[in-house]
Amino acid sequence: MAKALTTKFLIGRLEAAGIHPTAQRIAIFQYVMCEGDHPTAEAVKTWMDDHFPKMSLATVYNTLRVLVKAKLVREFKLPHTDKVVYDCNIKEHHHFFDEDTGKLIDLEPDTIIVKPGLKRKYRITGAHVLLRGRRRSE
Amino acid sequence: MAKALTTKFLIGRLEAAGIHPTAQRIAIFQYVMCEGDHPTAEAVKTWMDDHFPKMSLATVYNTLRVLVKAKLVREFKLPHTDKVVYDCNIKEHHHFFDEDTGKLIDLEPDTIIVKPGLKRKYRITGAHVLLRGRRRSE
DNA sequence: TTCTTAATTTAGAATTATTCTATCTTTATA
DNA sequence: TATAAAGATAGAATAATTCTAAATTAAGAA
Repeated sequence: MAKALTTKFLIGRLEAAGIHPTAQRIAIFQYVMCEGDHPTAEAVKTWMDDHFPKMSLATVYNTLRVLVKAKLVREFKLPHTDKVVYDCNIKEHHHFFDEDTGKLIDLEPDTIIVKPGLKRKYRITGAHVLLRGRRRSE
Repeated sequence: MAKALTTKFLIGRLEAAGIHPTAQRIAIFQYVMCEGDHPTAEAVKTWMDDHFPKMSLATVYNTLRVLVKAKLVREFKLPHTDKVVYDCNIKEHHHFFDEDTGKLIDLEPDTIIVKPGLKRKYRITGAHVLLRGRRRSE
């Protein structure tokens, strides 16, 4: 169920964010937005090795950093792996880690309710929930 | 407000967990339980350099691993740093990251409520919430 | 077009936290 | 006291990521 986004659309988003749309950037942006499912830098590199002529690992990291800084994608450091994962979903949301498949599933922010106790003392600027579990055998 | 625990008590807990209470292990256990506040391995090492004669970094890591495996302390990989933090609180709980002081504050597990939608499909085996924010200027 | 400059990409070195390995030391016991 | 097992140690190895300096590409001016 990979989203199909046109190159034109992706270039538009890059330019709107003030990013020069080079071939490498378009390819990585496209992969994270469409093909990849919470990919790591390594996953991006592997995909590029098969679909893009000679992209360096440094470019993968550089470009992901550029995309994150421009808020076109988000990065998450989650404890299920030592690798940073990138997410095309830039809205506030949480994650569920399926221990059987190793996949991450996005959760809507309202899946979780944070009680207000803390809010009197602190202004909360961010929240992230990671649930983990396994699909029930039906 | 460092908790004061006697060496005797700490030795008892180590032995109850089947861990030989060497001087190094007692010192590290004591530090994590009493002095340290979510310390990293590096913080443990720094403290030991000042308070224990010649403890190697490998021993710090080895011992922390032993303590975690025995469930005497917990380890957390949290996104506010690339270092693992160790926690004397072994009960289920969450964390609040104070962006001004860089300190972690433990939150009771009932700080969050997971809506039941997910629970029909998945059996949840773990949950961790990280909130972040800053103290309100009063 | 051709030149110049700035931006981008690249390969490989450097960094950082952690783990591994092989050796030395300590401890417990036969 | 001898022997073996457990533990501690220094330093090498690993893995993800960042940095550096050089090479390439692209963009604008002459």
